[in-house]
Amino acid sequence: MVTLKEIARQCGVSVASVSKAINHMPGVGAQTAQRIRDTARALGYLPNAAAQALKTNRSFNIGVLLEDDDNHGLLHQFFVSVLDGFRVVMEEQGYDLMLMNRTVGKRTISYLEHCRHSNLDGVFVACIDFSDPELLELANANVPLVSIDHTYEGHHSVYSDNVDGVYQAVLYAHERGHRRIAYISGAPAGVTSKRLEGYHKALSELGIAPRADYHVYSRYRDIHRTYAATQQLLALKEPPTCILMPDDYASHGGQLAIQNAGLRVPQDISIIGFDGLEYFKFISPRLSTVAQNATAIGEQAARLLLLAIENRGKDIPGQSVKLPVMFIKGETVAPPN
Amino acid sequence: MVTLKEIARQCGVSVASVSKAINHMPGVGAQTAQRIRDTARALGYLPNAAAQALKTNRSFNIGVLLEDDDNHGLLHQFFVSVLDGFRVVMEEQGYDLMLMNRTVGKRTISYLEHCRHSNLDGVFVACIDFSDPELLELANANVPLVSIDHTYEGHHSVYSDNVDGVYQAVLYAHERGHRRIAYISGAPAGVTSKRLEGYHKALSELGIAPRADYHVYSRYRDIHRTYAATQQLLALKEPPTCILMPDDYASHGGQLAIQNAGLRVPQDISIIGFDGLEYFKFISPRLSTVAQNATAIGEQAARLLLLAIENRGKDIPGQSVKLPVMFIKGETVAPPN
DNA sequence: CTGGGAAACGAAAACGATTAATACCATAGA
DNA sequence: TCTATGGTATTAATCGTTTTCGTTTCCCAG
Repeated sequence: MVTLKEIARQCGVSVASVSKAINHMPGVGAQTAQRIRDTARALGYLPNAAAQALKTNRSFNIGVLLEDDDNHGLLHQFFVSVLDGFRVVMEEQGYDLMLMNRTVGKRTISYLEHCRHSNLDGVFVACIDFSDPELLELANANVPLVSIDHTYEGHHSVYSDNVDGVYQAVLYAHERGHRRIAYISGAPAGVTSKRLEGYHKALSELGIAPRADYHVYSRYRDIHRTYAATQQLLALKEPPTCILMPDDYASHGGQLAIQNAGLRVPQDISIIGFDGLEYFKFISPRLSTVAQNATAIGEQAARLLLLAIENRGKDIPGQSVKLPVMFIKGETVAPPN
Repeated sequence: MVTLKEIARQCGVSVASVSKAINHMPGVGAQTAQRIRDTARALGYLPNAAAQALKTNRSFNIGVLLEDDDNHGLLHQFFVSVLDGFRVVMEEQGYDLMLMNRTVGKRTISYLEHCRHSNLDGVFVACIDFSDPELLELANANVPLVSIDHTYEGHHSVYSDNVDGVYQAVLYAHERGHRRIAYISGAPAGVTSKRLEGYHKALSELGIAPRADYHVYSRYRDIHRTYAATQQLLALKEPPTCILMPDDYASHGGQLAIQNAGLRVPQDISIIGFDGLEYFKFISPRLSTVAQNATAIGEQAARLLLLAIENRGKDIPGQSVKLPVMFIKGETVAPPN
């Protein structure tokens, strides 16, 4: 392994000068610096990340917390897309992404411990139970952090405009003639309240009285629960003609329930998703849905995290960025019969 | 930050003893060791990963190379599932996963350089252009490495039984009455030859003469090219009655082409995918496909990589593990009309 | 020619851990 | 009583960088 010492030897200068030359720091003559850099390049010198991290307390590593209840955050397509956007920006700035776990040397540790252990420069939090005490601990430590769909006091965060998303969806359903519009929401946490707000806002503007029996809970990305919730709605004396699903993926459960009830989408029941997952563009009927700009969310999160890292220590107020959504008409909303 | 030195001070022993006690090494008395470990725990001591890595040349970090041509490996569902299986096993052993990129400190570097820079203990290679010179360079260095769907000389690898997968698919199509069975394969590299082998093996056993015009190339996961390839097949004077698609995702393109030709799946044309992506279970008609056991592949890869890390330096021959696939009947194969 | 100051360079101390070599000190055997 | 033995503990070197601070060199003004 080529080290500073080796370069120093070959150039007949001190290790200190080599370090300065390579990092373009003042304190070393221009031509000497050039000579040093040339031989460094010639020898294929690469700084040792561990040594640098040890000395500078900067690892250029970002921790990624991407888990859901089933510990399968990687399989959640929306968040993987977000992560991909995040990754691109971070990589441009020379950061590496680390999938955080809770095992270090075969012992289970907390997220915060992992952070300290690995000298992480920052943490990206998405698709997780935000009220996890370990996460709160992490957020209360002074680790630069950015989160999606949730704000931690004093940290940056990125959201889609959830209110507007559901609002637009309801408006569209109404425009197509629907009056009995139900909402199967995700668990009562995180973005759910915002989405519900959009739902009620639209109903109220349209002069439709909200019905308690038209709002039932499922879970995000939960096909089984959404299946059951849809059944419940269909069993009502006066069933809805249009159902807003928790998200695109969960809507598979809804569609299944509708099919199994002998009904068709959208002729008998209209449905609307949320997320705008790519593959839904290719299955027919194309899902009407509220598309989030996953890539943009990830990129924005990255920029915010870079900012937080930059200003580490200084007491910068956390900012929350809201990104627009786009309603996609699709083919699963038809006039009620 | 609490360090060994701090613990040593509090216990009135030397740093060396603390290190030994914490790592359960001989050379320190049982009761002293216990006392040291107790105060370490009390102080919330965590070893500094950078210092350890610097001293021991072991980072407990694994590099993950998950990219396709579009630099979007994370979005490839099959490989993300593989990665998830891989991750679970690795985490159990206390390893962290790092998404490898080619930017370090704003300068672009090669995979191998990144490896050295970050002291990676091993590398996981999947979903990538295996002939990339940088990858070859990496494989020729003595970095422990495991790959999916491709074998690098001297390294471990994991495959699905690709021959058998396509073989079974063709057999099933034949059993349902098909005789004109076409194959749209992925690019002529990697697993493609094995899959083609299965295709030809089945045809030959069934006494069906292979037709050159029934085998066309597309790309894996490429909806557009698969759309075009399907069109090409449908335009034949004697079009096939059943088409094997490069993979599940690409099959969307095939379905679209079939629809746009005014035909129906499976009444007019039968199709079969490859991969067994989860979400296809929920769209109707349910895709007939060859399911790979993604999780098992990832787990197996992890075990092999651990083995390679264990035996680093020793000249262990690379082993290649083949995992069984399962044909899923689905609903997209019907008797030809 | 000298004194002063800036620029170039080097020595050395960290960062936090691991580990070989060594010192210490009982106890046991001769 | 002296020496070997074995277990505990410490000393010190080291991993590869960064960074402070002191020293040297050199140039130019006085």
